[in-house]
Amino acid sequence: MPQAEKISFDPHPPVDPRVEMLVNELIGRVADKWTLLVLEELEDHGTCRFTELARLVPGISQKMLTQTLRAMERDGLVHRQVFAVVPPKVEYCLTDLGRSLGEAFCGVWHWAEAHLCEVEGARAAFDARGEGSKSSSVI
Amino acid sequence: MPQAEKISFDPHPPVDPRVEMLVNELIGRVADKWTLLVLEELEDHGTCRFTELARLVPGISQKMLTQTLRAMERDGLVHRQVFAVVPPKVEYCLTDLGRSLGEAFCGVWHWAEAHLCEVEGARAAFDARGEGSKSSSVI
DNA sequence: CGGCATCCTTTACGATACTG
DNA sequence: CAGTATCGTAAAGGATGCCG
Repeated sequence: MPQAEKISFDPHPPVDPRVEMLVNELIGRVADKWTLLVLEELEDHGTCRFTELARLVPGISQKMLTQTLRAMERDGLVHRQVFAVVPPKVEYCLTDLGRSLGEAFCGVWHWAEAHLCEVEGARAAFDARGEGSKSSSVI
Repeated sequence: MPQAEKISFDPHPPVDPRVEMLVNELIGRVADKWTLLVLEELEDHGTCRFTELARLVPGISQKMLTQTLRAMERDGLVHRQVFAVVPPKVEYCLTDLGRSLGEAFCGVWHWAEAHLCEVEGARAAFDARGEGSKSSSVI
């Protein structure tokens, strides 16, 4: 077991399959590549209307925005408030759960900051050789 | 600015676009849903052969496994060692970078463990109402 | 054994048009 | 304004077969 530092428990042998599934679902959801961006904007701007979010998140389509927000709402990450006014008005904001998820991803964020150069270097080195041919270390 | 707690620096206003791109790429990569599983198995078992991994990761196809391992190798997350023997033999193991990425995802992992019930509850509540109709809190 | 190439099915996604 | 519905394209992914 390579790592045994100060973290209380590493879920390696005894891992609840429901947790594992949720982690993968979560990652998968966040990986639709829009969720994280929406989360960020809602973190930064607090409460936002639909069109506001569509404008804040660069290239998102309204279809994807709706889909993303629905999924996030279903998971309890965002709160959706509908005002029954004549021009429709819907506001979205993060729940506590949503904010805590954002914090949970800080580890990944910081990893990316810290190891950006290493990853770029590894990619350059990989691409430099014939990546389609006999790569890696051959013995 | 809604949050200003105890975290040293939140990359919100001054965020390197390369970092942001890497985070999304990273999430996107991990979200292919296989990377995390492969990472786990390599963490648990150390060095593995190709077929071994294919057996360890439940429903993965060899195509996806190859693709996943190539991408991870390119990013410097795994080390690929080819033995030029008569029945071909290829061994994969995590690099330090790969192990550190696994640790970075511990935050998400722990979040999933801690908030599993909340998410399941939120989903049940969402599904209970007509999720296709007038949902959420209407004012 | 490890993997690449091909085919084929499924899915994701964007664009467009329409509704309350 | 904030969606829903339909369509068409594009990409992901599984199955199969061949090669080193």
